[in-house]
Amino acid sequence: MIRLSKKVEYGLIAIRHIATKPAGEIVTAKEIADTYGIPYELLSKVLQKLTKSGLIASHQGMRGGYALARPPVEIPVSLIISAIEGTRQAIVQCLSEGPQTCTVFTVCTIKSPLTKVQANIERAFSTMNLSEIV
Amino acid sequence: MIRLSKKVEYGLIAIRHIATKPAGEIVTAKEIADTYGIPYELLSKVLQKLTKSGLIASHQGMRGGYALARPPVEIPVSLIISAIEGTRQAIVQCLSEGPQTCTVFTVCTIKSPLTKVQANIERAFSTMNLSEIV
DNA sequence: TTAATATACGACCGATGTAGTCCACTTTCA
DNA sequence: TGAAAGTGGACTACATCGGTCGTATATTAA
Repeated sequence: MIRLSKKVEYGLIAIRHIATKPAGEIVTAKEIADTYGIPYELLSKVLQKLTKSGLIASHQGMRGGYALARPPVEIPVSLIISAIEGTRQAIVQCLSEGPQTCTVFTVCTIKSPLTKVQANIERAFSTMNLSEIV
Repeated sequence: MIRLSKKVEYGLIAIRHIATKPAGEIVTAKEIADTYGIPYELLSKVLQKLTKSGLIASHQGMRGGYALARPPVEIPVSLIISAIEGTRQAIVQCLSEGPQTCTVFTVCTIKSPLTKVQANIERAFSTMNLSEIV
């Protein structure tokens, strides 16, 4: 019906893994990849995106790795998702991209009802934070 | 973040269009396609799927077309979506396809929290029926 | 200072899914 | 009987996804 990407799935698993460690402890991408059998390079990219959006902090070089950049309570699941999947914010094109790309925008009759559904889904993701999935 | 396909979008527009007509009135795919600028052949396929799942009834031959097969109140949006997108019922693979295809199934730590989100989304779609989007 | 270990990042590939098109067929009614 | 309608399979173009590869850069321990 509606699906989160593997990247998001890996991202959630990874950031949850980091969150289970004592605060400040650094975890390597390799450790996470090995633990869950996730392709290392792919996971790295995901972690880099999470880093860029400030959810986790990276430490380069030997004995480097990743740690949370804020307490778990301040990391809503919605942020994790949007950090990884930049675009695709809405369940239908018109809600996120508007008349430029949606071919039926002006005559579309389902925008307003879907806005409600959209809000519902967003609430589902934004009210749940990292501390609740640890 | 999460997106419905164009087919679903067209299906919602179409079935809503049918629902606005007096009960029992027959609407052709062409009329719908022309009204909303939707590719005719694509819309046809979508309507065929809605027919097969018993949400609308088709009438072949000249002066044929489509009409609702039940009152709008008995057509939840969730049924429209699953009729068109048969597969992909869950936000993550493991929730719909299980250990056969999910590579991290046994070690995945996010299944149970996501089940809650999943239920939330399903409720959003299943509690809204066609009569509410007309 | 150097080797090892780690992240950063762009290029690339194959599989899959999506949107759309084309065409032949069947059904029905005027 | 012919026009108008749905049925349905094959096909294409394109985007996205999942994954891989190679290289550069940063850090630290020896």
